[in-house]
Amino acid sequence: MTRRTTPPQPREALTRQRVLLAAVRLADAGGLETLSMRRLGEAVGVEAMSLYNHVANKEDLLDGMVDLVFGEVDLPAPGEPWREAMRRRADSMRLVLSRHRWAIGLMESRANPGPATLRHHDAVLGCLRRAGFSLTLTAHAVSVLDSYIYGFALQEKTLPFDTPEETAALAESIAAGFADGQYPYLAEIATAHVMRPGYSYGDEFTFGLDLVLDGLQQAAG
Amino acid sequence: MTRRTTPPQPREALTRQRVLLAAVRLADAGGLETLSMRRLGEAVGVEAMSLYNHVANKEDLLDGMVDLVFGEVDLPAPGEPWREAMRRRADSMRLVLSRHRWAIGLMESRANPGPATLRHHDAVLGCLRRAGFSLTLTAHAVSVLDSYIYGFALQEKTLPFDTPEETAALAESIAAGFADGQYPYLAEIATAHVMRPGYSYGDEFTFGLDLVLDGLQQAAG
DNA sequence: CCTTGCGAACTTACGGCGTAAGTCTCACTT
DNA sequence: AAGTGAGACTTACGCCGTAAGTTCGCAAGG
Repeated sequence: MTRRTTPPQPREALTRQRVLLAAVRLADAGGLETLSMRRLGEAVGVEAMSLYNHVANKEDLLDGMVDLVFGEVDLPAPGEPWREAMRRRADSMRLVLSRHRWAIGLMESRANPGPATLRHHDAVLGCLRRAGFSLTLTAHAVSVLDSYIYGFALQEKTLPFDTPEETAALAESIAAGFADGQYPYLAEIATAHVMRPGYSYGDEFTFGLDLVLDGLQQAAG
Repeated sequence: MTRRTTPPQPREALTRQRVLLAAVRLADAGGLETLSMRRLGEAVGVEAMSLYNHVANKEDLLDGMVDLVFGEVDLPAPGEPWREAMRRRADSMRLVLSRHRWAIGLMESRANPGPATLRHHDAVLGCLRRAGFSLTLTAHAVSVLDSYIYGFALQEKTLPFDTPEETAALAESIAAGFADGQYPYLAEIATAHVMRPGYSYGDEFTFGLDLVLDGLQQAAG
């Protein structure tokens, strides 16, 4: 009787995928700065150096994490009208980036895009091209949409509050610090706008996205 | 005869300002990751620990650097029409961010804004308010403009090439890697658009900025 | 059955990091 | 002349990424 090729072992075999998933989980929980090779090793039950059997170095690890995150973003559906598709993608991207705040400075700027990243960009380009956008307009559209989405996420990222109550409380303390009349417009917007009940910075996203989509529709003729 | 209060000493007195300027110079030259307290000390002729007489810690150092950079950005001129002012500010910001690429992920997200930062934001808000923008529209406008500007800078930051020739060369090698027909739209835009002579990603900035400004003008009625 | 090869884990070590804690020097005040 | 305090320096700690070398156990070849 031949031996099974992969007999069940006490410890689950470590794979690149398992390493990447654990790294994302760690970064989600404590931010990028808490993600070290030693801690990651501990999380998967291995010494730090063993991780190098699955990733080339920390840069490669980050590349893989980013590709994993790109894989979470909704792609345009086959027959979907471009405007709906771009809106869904934008909302999905924002949701994904809020789950993985550490990824925000990374996704646009990794030098080695993975397969999920390439598939994502190809799908977005394809959606616009099939909707009749010229090559030039497609490039413009992707640039302005991505700039807006990433930029908004970047600003949202480190607002040091999550609930409207916290927002209002902070705005109040800021406004109080400006009581001397320097920065009158900052004081005004803090007291009369941000401190309004129900204010949420996230709601600003819709305004800008509609503005951009309207502009593109206009340009597409 | 009384002694001069500050006799000329062999070494120039170290000040917070001198430390910050040196730090910015270091980061400009080699990126944020080359900026360490030891190297910064060396640059100003002092041991690392002596820097802590002028900055509270590295976070405080970064805060100060960001405020210095904000101080380089053009403010709206007193009587300037809002659209011109916002365009000038956007262009100026982009220029400043290209001088200080390391600042891009930092400017929007520091928790402790300095005086130049506050003055900048107050001036932008004031320009729009005086142009008749409602409080709500002003908040929308600032959000969409800043998102676009920072997002664009973020994407531009790590394009691994600076000249059109390099761009075209890279696009070509990428397109060659896609010869198998995966990612057809990426291949198309790389070969037929990016590789066109004279292409420069920076030129995309104008399109999106005009689109956003047009949309705001519309909304302002 | 034994050997051998090999991949995946482990161990050790190095140079660099931010910074806590303590010390020395010296110009200025009193 | 003595005292003070700021600004420099020294030492040390616990992290970090990773180069280099070692151990171990399975699987295939003789």
